[in-house]
Amino acid sequence: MTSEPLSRKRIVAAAIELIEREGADAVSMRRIAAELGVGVMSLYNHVPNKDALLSGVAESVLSEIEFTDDPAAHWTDRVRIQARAFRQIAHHYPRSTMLVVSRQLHSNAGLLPVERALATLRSAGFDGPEAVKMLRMFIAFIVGTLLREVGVTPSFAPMPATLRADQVDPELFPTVAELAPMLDRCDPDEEFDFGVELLVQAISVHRERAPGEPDALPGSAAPSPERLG
Amino acid sequence: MTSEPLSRKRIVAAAIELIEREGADAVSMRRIAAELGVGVMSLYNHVPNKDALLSGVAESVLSEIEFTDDPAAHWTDRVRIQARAFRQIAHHYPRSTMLVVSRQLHSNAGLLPVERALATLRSAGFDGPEAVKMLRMFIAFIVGTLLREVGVTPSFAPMPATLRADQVDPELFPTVAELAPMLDRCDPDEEFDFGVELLVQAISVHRERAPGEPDALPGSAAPSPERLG
DNA sequence: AGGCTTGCACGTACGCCGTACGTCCGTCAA
DNA sequence: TTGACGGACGTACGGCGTACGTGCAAGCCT
Repeated sequence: MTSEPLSRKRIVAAAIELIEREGADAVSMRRIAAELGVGVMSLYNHVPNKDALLSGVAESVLSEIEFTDDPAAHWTDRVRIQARAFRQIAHHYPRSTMLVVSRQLHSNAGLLPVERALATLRSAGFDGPEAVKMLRMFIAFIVGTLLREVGVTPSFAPMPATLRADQVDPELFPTVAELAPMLDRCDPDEEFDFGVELLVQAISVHRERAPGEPDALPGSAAPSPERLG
Repeated sequence: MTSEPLSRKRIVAAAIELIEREGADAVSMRRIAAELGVGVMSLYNHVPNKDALLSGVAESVLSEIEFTDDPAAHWTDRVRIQARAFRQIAHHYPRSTMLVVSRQLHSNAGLLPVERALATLRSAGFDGPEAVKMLRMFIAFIVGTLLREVGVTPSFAPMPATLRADQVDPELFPTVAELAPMLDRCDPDEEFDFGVELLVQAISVHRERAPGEPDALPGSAAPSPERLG
């Protein structure tokens, strides 16, 4: 009747499909078992508990990131490509992304992106501590942006529904009222790219204050503001 | 016996205290009721359901942000102060922060921070769409950073426990292995400030490409890289 | 004073949940 | 043939959110 013999992989796949179809709240051991045409407790022969299953989901999604890194390319382009690769899976598994981003992984599954990113930053001339700081900046930006795109993240982000022209009091919040039309619609692709460019540029400028290898971003011999550091 | 008469405010307060003491997972209607020395269903006289209660928690935490905005100050300083004010409540309610940041608020409770931030950016000379984009950048960075600080957010962030010297394979992840000591310890205060400075600087540079009012950041007459935009 | 409305505290009950534990059965080695 | 073993499964327990009904006390109108 049931052709394939049940396995951790099949269970995780079913979980992902369920999450994408009905949302993370719909996930329960009973539901997944039903989806697989299987008794609930059979799952526990392949997965120690629900938490581990969700970690499996996160790992699985994370491992689908396609890294086509070209070490010969300019580091700014490599950063751009890596950032977009990361975002791409978030679009492929929008509802699972929340899970990926809000779980503390206890395996090496998520280390490959880190490895690639750090290697890229090192090749750009940053020393160890700098590369780590830059990476953290990028991760924070990407995580924050993806959370907003995926539909989580609250009103100061803000939600289209509430401030649609009416509702918001122009006396209390004049600027919000004025900019309401811009706040409730936006082009996610453009905003993401804009953010990446902003960060890349900021990093370029920062890098040149304490030069590593002479790998300058074309055209940016910018003196930097004193406030930095 | 019970002096005060039960109210939405008391319930929310109890929820916050419980979250901070035992974590968000410990929150249940029964648990909160017990904490208040009250029957479970009594809560429903003041709160429509659990979800609304959690929204109340988010609103309450958000409303405690202290904004001491000085419109006379330089806009870069105003941005710094607002960012730190936001982060301060995250430190005061670390476990509730996850909730604040991962919920879609459906009230105007979170609009005041937005108002202040947008007003600041407008005063710095940005037009509407630019101010909105900058705000979104800052929110993404702050949310992403706070999630990491609060202890959520996964291995590519990465978690101290797993890659402590051993565990990580130097063949597969040479850079990670090399930088492991820097990856598992960091100074959150310094990193946050660093990120804010990086963004402020990036925004300053961006602003000067399409000048608004002559409100230049002291010492930054930086030509900007062509790649931007 | 008597009766009525209203609001709040509370108990019970239902249908979910995660999972500990015991049972049953097909397969394969000896 | 027999024994062990691994995986599928059922039952059961404690906890969850909450719909619904009950009872009590305070405020109102005559």
